[in-house]
Amino acid sequence: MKGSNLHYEHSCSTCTARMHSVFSVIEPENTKELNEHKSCTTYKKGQVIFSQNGLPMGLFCVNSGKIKLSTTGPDGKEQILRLVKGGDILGYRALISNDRYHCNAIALEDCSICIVDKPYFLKLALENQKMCIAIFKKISDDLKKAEEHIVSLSQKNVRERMAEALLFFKATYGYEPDNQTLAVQLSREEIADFVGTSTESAIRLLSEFNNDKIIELVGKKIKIVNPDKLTKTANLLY
Amino acid sequence: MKGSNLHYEHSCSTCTARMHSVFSVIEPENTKELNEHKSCTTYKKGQVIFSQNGLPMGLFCVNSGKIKLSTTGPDGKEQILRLVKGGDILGYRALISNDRYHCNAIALEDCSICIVDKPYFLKLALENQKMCIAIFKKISDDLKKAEEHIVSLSQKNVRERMAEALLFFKATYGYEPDNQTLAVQLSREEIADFVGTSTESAIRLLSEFNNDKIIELVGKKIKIVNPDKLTKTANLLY
DNA sequence: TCGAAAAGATGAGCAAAGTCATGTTTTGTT
DNA sequence: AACAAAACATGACTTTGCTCATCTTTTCGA
Repeated sequence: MKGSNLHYEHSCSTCTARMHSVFSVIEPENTKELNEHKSCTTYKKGQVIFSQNGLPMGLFCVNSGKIKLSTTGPDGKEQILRLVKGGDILGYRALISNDRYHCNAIALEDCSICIVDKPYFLKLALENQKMCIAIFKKISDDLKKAEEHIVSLSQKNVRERMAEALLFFKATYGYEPDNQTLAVQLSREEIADFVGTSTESAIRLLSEFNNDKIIELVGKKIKIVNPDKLTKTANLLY
Repeated sequence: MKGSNLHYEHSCSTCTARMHSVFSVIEPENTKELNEHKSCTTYKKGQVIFSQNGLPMGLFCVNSGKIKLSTTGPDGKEQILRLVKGGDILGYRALISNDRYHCNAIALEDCSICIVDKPYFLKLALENQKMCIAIFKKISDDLKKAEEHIVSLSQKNVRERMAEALLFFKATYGYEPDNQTLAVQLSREEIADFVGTSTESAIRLLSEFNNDKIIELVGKKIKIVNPDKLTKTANLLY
């Protein structure tokens, strides 16, 4: 285990991540109260932010960094359920439905995250209508994505799902400044855990895509060199 | 197409389905307003209640009957995403997130359904905190179920998923008075569309379970005669 | 009540993708 | 710098489950 977490100060009024989150409905001049109900922490790559069956103490609000939400299946294999980035909120499902976490949140890279305490967040969510709608939208959106994932797992072959996954990584995290390289570093195993396949198959498919000049593997990085072909390979509905 | 829908009157104050729904937070004496903002319709088995890409005009509140929410995959195969029963609400995701429907709702048997108009429902959802929490819980619960479905599709074989599906049907719709027979009639194709397999595989597995004395096939009905063995076969996590 | 259509059942063959084994490269630590 | 461990890669083999074909039974509409 890497060193202990660093607590630090960070003002909500100037927070750019907040502007892109459900908290964007709060005007900068009204962030004082929010500021008093949160604390900030940094997490190193690989660190567990919360884990399955834990009780939520507050809402995580991601400042910067990328995070995976995953769960362990009956035979010990991991399944990645959601991918999270700066501006996203984390752990809201368990909090709102007064449940325990049903997945693990693990930092994919160094992160800085604020935690808003539970009673204050619930008060905000219920009293501020704009906030309430923003959270409804967020959770609705996650449900829609999950249901699309179901259709994909149920009806597509591994090759199509892999192509779809790469497009999903692009949609979630975007490109690096070169406008081609995916701005996430996932291991082959993690990609497999998202796609729902074996690590070997994931490796094989990626090197096939590489040979087919759809992508280019540059060390650990993945460049999408032929997005059109990738989209065709994904066999999308729309 | 079967005959046109029958509109009828039904009072919210005495509605037993309402008592089990998100509207249970409204006291019977305060249901007058709700009553004025809803209308009731019956649907015959097989009828479409709403369909993919449609715009929601209101919230469906199921009085009685069973409904499947499904979507059509890229190759035309159907995927059943959720199963709905009396007391459930329907179409809330699109309504709340101001989106179009992303699945079809089809009656599995004759249904009676109330429709609460959109502005009134949104007003209720945002102004009544108990109601707001109830809806959050409902949507959180659907998200949790969807994510469990993802893990299952991704990590289990068809046999395990079939066993899990039968347990899910039991959990959702319960048994008939004999305490053994599943209280839903789904075709083999529909079961396959839920499990994420081919119709032939679904048929084969059900008759295997039948031979193994786990279930008993009585006409179209499915009796669960050995729930313990079924649970073991499902290879559940918990 | 009859006939057509849909649903259910079963077998044979095949392909997709998983497992296992082994080797190479990269990474991180002392 | 050296070593161990993790990640990546590839081949051979096996299995699961899909497709296709055929047949029987049930359902439903005219």
